[in-house]
Amino acid sequence: MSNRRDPARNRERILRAATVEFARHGLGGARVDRIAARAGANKRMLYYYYGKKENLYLAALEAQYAQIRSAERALELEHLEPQRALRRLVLFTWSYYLEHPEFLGFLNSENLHKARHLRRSRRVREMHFPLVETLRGTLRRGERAGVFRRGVDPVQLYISIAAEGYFYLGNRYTLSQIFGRDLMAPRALAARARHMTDLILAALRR
Amino acid sequence: MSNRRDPARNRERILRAATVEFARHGLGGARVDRIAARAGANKRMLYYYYGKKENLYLAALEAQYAQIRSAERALELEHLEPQRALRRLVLFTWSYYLEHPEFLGFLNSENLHKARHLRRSRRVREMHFPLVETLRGTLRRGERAGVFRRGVDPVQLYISIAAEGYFYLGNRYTLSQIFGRDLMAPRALAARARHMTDLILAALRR
Amino acid sequence: MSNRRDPARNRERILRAATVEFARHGLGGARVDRIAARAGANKRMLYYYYGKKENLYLAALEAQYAQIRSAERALELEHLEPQRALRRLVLFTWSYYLEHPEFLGFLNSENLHKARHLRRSRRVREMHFPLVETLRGTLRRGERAGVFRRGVDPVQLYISIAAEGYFYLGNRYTLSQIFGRDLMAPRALAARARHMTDLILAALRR
Amino acid sequence: MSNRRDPARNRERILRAATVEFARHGLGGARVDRIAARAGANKRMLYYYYGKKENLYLAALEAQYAQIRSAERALELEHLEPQRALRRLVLFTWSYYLEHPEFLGFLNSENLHKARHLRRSRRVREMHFPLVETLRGTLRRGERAGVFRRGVDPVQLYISIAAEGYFYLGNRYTLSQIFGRDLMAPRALAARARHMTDLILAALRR
DNA sequence: GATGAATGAGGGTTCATTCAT
DNA sequence: GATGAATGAACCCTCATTCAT
Repeated sequence: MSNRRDPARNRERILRAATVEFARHGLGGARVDRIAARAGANKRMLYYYYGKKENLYLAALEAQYAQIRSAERALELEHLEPQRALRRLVLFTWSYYLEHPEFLGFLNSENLHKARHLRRSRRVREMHFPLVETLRGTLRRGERAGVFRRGVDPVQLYISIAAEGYFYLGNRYTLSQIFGRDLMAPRALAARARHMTDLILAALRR
Repeated sequence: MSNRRDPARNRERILRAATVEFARHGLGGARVDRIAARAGANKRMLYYYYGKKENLYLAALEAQYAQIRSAERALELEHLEPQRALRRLVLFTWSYYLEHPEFLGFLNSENLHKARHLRRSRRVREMHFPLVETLRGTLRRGERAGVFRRGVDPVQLYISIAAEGYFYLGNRYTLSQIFGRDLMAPRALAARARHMTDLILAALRR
Repeated sequence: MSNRRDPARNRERILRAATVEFARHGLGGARVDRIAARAGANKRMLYYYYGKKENLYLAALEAQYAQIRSAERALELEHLEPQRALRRLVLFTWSYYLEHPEFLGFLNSENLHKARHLRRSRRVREMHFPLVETLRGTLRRGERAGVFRRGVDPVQLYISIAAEGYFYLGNRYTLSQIFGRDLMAPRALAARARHMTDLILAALRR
Repeated sequence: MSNRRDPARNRERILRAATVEFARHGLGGARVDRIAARAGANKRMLYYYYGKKENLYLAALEAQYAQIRSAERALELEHLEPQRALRRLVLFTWSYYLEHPEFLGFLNSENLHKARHLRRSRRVREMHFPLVETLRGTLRRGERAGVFRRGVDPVQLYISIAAEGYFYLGNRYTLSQIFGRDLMAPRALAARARHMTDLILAALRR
């Protein structure tokens, strides 16, 4: 009946509720009461498990990064032919942002705070080595195969891939408003996916 | 001695102070006291001129859009040869974001609120017709001149141009952290400018 | 009708209400709500005037010291014959403690906090020079007149004078309990006053 | 390994931890969590053994009185020559306060609460008969021997003896601050001990 | 006897906004 | 137009205490 039985599950529910709240309202705008209500927990429990709002925020933020990086690794880009690998990464990133809008919210919030919290996290830094290395490897394979031009920086490339999806989706409200279009209509989304892949692959072509 | 003399100037100072504050902390995180302090005005004056915090926010937001669009028009892209025009727009957008970080802050904040305020503003929508039309014209000229491929949507293109700069700069704190690089070092900035123009122009090439 | 008119008076009422509350319950035990209620003020005003609970506490503490030292100076011990001066100081100190139990409460509280707040106050240190000097002068005059023995340290003496009254009154509850006497009965108070003056004067006698 | 073995010992450890905490922070300022942590016990155990915070406080308070009275009895003042006995009591009291600052803390705390807890304790009242009787006897012996003056009330005297040490040590933080002296320096302590014994014995002299 | 998890009642503090002058 | 003073509603967090095992 009550939540007294499964601590790990309660802890997890709090984290999930917090993720939604922080993504939606940012760190400052998030309300501890709402998190508790959504988690079906007593407000006091947030403090029992996480000590304070900011710690809970950091825990949620780390989990966000862990999730996307984990899903990315599952793509196994190393085993794909270079151009296919890139296309796949572009489309994966796009889909991930589309299906996990919370992630975008966290990035915004954390940058508003100049990454003050991320800086405290070792875990997150370590998560990103493999991503860069995989991308670097893919580019090199493409160069050797003669399909990619030389000298592309994997970090710059990844930032571009992320940027194309992130900006479109994260700013969809203002963009829809100023351009007078519904950017989230299925057709619009499909068009964006095509535009992005074309753009990235064209840019890599030799 | 005091601020009792020039009402229009006081109004303006309040708006400028508000701009800094909102860009830095978002709508929710902005503090009316800090705005007043920075403006050297009595807090009561904000209410005298703007009624409430949200109105002041909207006024600042509109001014932000007005400024960038106005600077853009001054580029007179219509009078430039298509490829030069595009390169110029890319670099302008990049420089503008670099020199006006407040603008990025406002976009984030306003999207957090699902463009709730922007929706109330007619002015802003009207500002963007010319931008799209100019870009559409430039693309058409390029197509006719045989230097651009066909079928590029000016809105998609503009979103990409903005995205490349916005994401890099707006997320510089988290990106610097996860990739372990100082993205704001002069060299890094120069490299990004090159990367962006290469990418956009390569994508347009026929 | 309301408190909107006289700021200085409101500020003062808050301070007085705070004094009672802090003396009665200590810094930690004092309740901001109770202070506001007693002052007939909005709770918010405490923060408007004093910033935070601790500042209000320090303000009240400083005022306590200022009051007793000021009343002490009014005794004009310098103009009295040495033995009379001492007797007068003993009785004044006793009466002051008796009539201002808040002062005792503050001393306890502040020592519980190891004088953390007092340390921040310059004013208080400066207040005590004259006290010591006056006492030193009186002792010297008594030595010269041949009625006091030599070598009495004015600080040690003052501590003894204060101690005799402070301990009796400050610990009256526990002392009454363990000794099974009502220490606050008029007769008991009179007896204590006599005991104290006898003790101090006997100790000074040559 | 764990605390599961010796119940009596656990109970004792809790009491000792509570003593430190209450002495340091008072009843209201004491934290149940800190007591548990210091005792190396589960917080629930405090409630198992003592029911509630206040009971634990009373238990610690009673133990404090029991300890000092017990040490006092061990002095066997009855067997000493009157003046020596008094000197010994003065010095013992001083040393005891010096070595057991917790005792002072408890007195403060309990008086802040107007001896509300002590009143519930029969044990404590009974402990103090012998003390007064011993002192009364010593005074009488001194009178008969012609070394003490007549009419000294043993309770008044004991209060003075305690006062001289208690005030100096219990208020050492504020006193050091206002007088600009380190009252705890070895020299200062020695001087105080001398001052106190001189003062008490001079006051008794016939 | 012993433990981790859970709870409800405040407590200090902050904030946008309005009043009286 | 301009100002200092005043307000009520929340918000984060803490604490003693109890539950379920």
